[in-house]
Amino acid sequence: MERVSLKMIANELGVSIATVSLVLNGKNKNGRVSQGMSQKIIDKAAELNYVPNNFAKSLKMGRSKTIGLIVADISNVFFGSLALHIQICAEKAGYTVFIGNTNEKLIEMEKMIKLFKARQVDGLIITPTEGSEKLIKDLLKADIPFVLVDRSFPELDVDSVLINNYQISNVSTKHLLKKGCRNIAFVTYKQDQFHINERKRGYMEAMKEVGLFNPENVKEVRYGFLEKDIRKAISQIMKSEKKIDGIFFATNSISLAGVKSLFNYKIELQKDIQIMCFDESEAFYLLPFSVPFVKQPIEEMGKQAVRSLLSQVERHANEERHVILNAALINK
Amino acid sequence: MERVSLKMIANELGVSIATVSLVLNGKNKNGRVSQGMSQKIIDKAAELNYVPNNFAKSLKMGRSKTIGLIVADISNVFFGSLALHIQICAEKAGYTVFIGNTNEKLIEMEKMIKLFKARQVDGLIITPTEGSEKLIKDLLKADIPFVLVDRSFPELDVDSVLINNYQISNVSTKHLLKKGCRNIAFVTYKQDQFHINERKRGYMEAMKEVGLFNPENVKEVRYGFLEKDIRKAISQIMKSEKKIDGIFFATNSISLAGVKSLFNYKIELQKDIQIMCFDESEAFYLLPFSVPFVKQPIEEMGKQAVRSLLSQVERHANEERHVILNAALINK
DNA sequence: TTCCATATATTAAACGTTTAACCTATTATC
DNA sequence: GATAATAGGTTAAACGTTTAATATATGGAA
Repeated sequence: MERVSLKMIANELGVSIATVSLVLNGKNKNGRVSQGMSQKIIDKAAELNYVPNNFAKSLKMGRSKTIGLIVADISNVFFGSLALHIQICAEKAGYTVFIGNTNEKLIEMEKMIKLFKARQVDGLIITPTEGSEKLIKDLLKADIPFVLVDRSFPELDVDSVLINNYQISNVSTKHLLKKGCRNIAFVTYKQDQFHINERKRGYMEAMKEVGLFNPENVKEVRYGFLEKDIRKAISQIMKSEKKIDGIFFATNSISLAGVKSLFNYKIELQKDIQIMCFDESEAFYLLPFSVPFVKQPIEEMGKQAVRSLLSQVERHANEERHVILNAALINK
Repeated sequence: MERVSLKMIANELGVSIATVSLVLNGKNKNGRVSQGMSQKIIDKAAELNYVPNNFAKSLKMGRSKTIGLIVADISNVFFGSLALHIQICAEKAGYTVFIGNTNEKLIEMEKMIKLFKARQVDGLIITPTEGSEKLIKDLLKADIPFVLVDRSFPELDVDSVLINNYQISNVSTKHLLKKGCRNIAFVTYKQDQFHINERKRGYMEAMKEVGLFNPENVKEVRYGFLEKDIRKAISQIMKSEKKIDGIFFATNSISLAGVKSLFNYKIELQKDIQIMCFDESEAFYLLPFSVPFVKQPIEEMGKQAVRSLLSQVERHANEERHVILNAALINK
């Protein structure tokens, strides 16, 4: 079954390729093609089940109607949800999504950017890995439309869709304080990414404000050694001189590993120790007590990312370039 | 910054486009281009940072080096993991992955197939939705390389990567029996998909074998009304005339909702009632007791799917066309 | 009649590749 | 010295579009 081209339609109707192209692209505005012929072409295209050749189109037009999505790990629910909404949203606008994983590795991120550039995507949506400023700067120089999501680099002037990390962490910490906690630990990744640092800052400021901040209470774990480091961190927390009565986990993976690790101790969670998690997990619903957590507006993030990107790609009036969405503290 | 083409390289070196093309594609086998010129071309390409135009290439060659992945919902961990490994594997082979979600809807699946066909992907990896035989048949007719994964249609002769649903369910049920259960319920989706039916069959055969099968103990819930229907099913189970002492949940979503729902009753799980789940969930690790579950070899599934697809696309000797991988019963 | 507008289509170049077929100069063979 | 083989390229068509520029026929106005 041979592929149907404009040429075939043109031949069957005895007109030129150009005429067919004009009609099928709705570009016969000023009555360039007669009503009758227009209809004939449309009908014939339907009859032959014409599907445009996107390669030829893209080659000619220089636009591919594709976007590349680069996330850390698509098997992570957060990124999976983000990808879901981005795909749905992009499709509505006529764009198709390529997907790539970095596993939080700079070199993989670089590879993916290169790959997608070679694929001539019209734009990129990226959750940048730690230390990828240079890559992002290169992207800026290369004048490729892109938008960062979930994370960004404050010193770079790039389009981004983020949440109010500082504020929500601050509020969440205060929530623990309000519940009566006086000695709250903060468990985070050993890294240097703005969004994570902001979460820490939110916690620290809240603690300082009431004169209860203790640097000892900030525990850092390594991404590649999560389980092991968490065990150690929790152990330290449990042995703490001054009894810890609250723990704030800075990310979803840390939250899960942390809670899991806490089960090894005979304490009553949400009684002896209050916990606060970042991101939702279906796991929380299986626990015999309720876990307060920070819920990110993932669907909205995806939508805004696509919107922001397409406004660059299609040269709209450049909407808001730095979108900050509000996360919610869920406590039921 | 203008895009670098073969033409530019050719002009700079005063040779023809063809020569440059041959060299950069490693097709100057029989010494068609001299060593010296070859090197010059390679160097110049590097210097100008040449990136081939994939559209032109695909247009000419009729192959795009892309594959389309169609899953139900990329935010579901199972599909996310599958996608992760498929992407990694495909990339290694020089293919890039498009992603699409069906949300288990036939019409969305159709849309995605159409979309990816228009994108001229070289092949498709699909987890087909219920009732999509016709779409799959059309795909066969259209002679498009594809492979079904996770699910298939036994009456259609299509390439597929599945797990041993019947056998693992049979074994898992027997495991419950061995633990002393005598009246085991099976909770599944109200649908008609082969892989799910096979799970049911595995359970039924095991029960029949020991003369303990009771049709009343099979409960069906609707995909779109999971929470509600599960509550009802669990309620029925708890009210069962003859006390239920084991429950086998047929999918990961059902497992989670089921366990969650069970918490509303004052029974001791894994004591009063033994449970068995399909698919792993991080949530299980948060429970104070261990949950036995069926673990699917997702990475292997992804790898095999890509391998199988590419053997079609690249016309290798057609390896195994019906791959059945073994799931494992995890019980720690 | 001559000129102009209008309606309706066509022509042809261009996008950047790939590749079969062809060309030319040099060297080897008889 | 004639012929053939080889090395080292080049030419040109083709893939399927888009679109600016051009063509042609018809009818109306002057």
